[in-house]
Amino acid sequence: MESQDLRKAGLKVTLPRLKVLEILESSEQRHMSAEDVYKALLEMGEEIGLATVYRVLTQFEGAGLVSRLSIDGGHAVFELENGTHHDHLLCVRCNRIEEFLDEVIEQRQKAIAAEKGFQMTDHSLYIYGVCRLCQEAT
Amino acid sequence: MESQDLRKAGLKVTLPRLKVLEILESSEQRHMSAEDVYKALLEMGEEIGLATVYRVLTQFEGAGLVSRLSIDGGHAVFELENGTHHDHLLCVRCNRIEEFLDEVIEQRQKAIAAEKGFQMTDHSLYIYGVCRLCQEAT
DNA sequence: AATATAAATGAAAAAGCATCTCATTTACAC
DNA sequence: GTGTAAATGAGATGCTTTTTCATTTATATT
Ligand SMILES: [Mn+2]
Ligand SMILES: [Mn+2]
Ligand SMILES: [Zn+2]
Ligand SMILES: [Zn+2]
Repeated sequence: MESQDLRKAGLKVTLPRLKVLEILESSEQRHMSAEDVYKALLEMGEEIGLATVYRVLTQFEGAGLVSRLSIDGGHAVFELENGTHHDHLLCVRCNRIEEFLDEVIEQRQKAIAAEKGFQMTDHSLYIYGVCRLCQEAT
Repeated sequence: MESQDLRKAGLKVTLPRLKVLEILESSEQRHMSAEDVYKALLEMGEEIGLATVYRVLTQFEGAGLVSRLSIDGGHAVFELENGTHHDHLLCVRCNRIEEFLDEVIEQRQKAIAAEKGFQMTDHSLYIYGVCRLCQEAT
């Protein structure tokens, strides 16, 4: 019962919140824009406003239930928090998103921040390219 | 004479273009938003429309004269192209921007793309933190 | 130097994503 | 069940950037 997740996060248990969580958990795509979630809700027969979807996703982010990626120029995408930090590879053709974690890079980033006298709070790394499938489909 | 830079880039030599170039070259801040450039032009007494500033910066980007950073959530900032790729550290307090280049990271990125079967076209890396001056100013 | 023409500009409108406002509804503590 | 604070929906609004279109300008050609 995911009502518990909501309560634990200090959020009232409401239908929009339950449904948004459900979409994020059941969708075949792990990374979704607010618009994606909104459309999935419509297909599911739930008439939840886009503003509410944005609100709920933002609250979930604040509660640590989801994390937000700010993709270059475009719109944000959200994903269920899985507890482990990772970065992303994005296909510029089909928008496929893959995840990776590289300890060497993580380490170097910390070292660079230290060198420059920065107290590092965060970082964002995206690798853009053409995925294998899109290369074959040339 | 920077008219040559423009001609070389296949762009007509116009006052807005010359003035935008001039601002980018003479400003004490290397990284500027379109709004920053627009305001600097006003202070210089040049009444050039914001739309034109955006257009010119975008054309300069296409011509390889400037590069654009898409900063998390906010607006884009532009900088004169200096021929060498680099990434950025951003102060979350005062918005100071510092530059760095780390060959280890550059290398790892390529390796990761290859591992995942991606033909890498680009990447974007930002390290966020509190700069030395802002730490002292606590 | 005058002319022609394709490109550039300015001002305002529009686009696109996200947030806010406010009247109404709902969750939940008592 | 009631009361109250919180959540929601619909539309307005905000903010950055792009587009439209009438007018001006740069530059090639006479
Ligand atoms: Mn992810
Ligand atoms: Mn830079
Ligand atoms: Zn692809
Ligand atoms: Zn700072």
